[in-house]
Amino acid sequence: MRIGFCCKMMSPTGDAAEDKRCNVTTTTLAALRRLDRDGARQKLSAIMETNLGALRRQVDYVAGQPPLERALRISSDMFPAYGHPLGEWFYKDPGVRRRIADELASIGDCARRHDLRLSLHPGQFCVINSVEPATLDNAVKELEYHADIMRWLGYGEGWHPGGAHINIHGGSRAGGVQNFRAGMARLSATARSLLTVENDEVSFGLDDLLPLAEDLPIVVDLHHHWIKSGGEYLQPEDPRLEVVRASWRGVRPMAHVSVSREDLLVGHPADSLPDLPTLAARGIKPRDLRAHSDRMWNNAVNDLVLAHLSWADFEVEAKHKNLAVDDLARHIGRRLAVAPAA
DNA sequence: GAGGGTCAAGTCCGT
DNA sequence: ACGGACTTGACCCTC
Repeated sequence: MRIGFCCKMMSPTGDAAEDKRCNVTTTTLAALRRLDRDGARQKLSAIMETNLGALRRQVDYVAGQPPLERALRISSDMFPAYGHPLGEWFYKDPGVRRRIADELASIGDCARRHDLRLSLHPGQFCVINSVEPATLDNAVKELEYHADIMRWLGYGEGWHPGGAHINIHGGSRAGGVQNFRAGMARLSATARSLLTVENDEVSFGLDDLLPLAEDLPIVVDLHHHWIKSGGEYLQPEDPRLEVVRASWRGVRPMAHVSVSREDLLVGHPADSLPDLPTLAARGIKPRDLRAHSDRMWNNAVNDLVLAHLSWADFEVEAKHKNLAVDDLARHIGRRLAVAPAA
């Protein structure tokens, strides 16, 4: 079993220079537009080098963690403007491609050597079931960008190799499950074999995704489900999770966890699960409860994750990233020390 | 260096 | 009709 953090690292001591070395940077299209060819090349090249270095540090860090903590979501910001006319030309340059290929191959080797589980998560603009043709085109392009990264890392062959995946949400309600399948059909075999779909809070809840279990693996987000369902905590024995497990076809499932912000729940006991109806009655808006906490401050939620670790790995969506993963890992360590697994 | 405006993209919700 | 939230808040310009 594994838990991991998403995209970004925080130094425990607040070392700003260290944070900079370990994290990707990006630019804006507006800034690129203001530059001439040479300026844009220099900028994108510098960002590429920074980001390759940052990814290597993150992978090295995770590789040095205990086996429990060997999962990592890679930032989609690795190569800004990759699929956009303002940046596309840069990444087509053979020298640039060679540089990326060399570096990512070596990083991927390190990940495999240390049994890391890697993932990517395109942003909310990637809508594979959009009813808008231009939006759909963008989504396909965006997913192929992510697939290129996985290929370079050495995860381009087979069904979610090493548990690697590219995770998106169900998309728009208007598009529905049918458009989702149609969108998938436009992807390369690599992108299709890496794709997973995650329940969200508004458009596609867990129940809405179940029909897709035959098509691709489902990533369950406990917090999204809690919000969408009006306060239900999924239990490991929930029959729907049997469908989810089967959707992974032999690969260990990935799930997501997060908790509502600690500053919204000041004084809430750390040992009991936040109760959504009670909080709502107190005037706290579900919309605000969606926001993620800094740390894994709630022991009851941590216990729930521990229970679900029987069948799934977890990505921790918390603002303090690796520090929140450390919280959860310590919690799990304490529990297992008291009651060792059979 | 700090502060404030800006930043590619889609969709849904609350007002 | 429009701003805000989602999310990975960070970049970029001006002072």
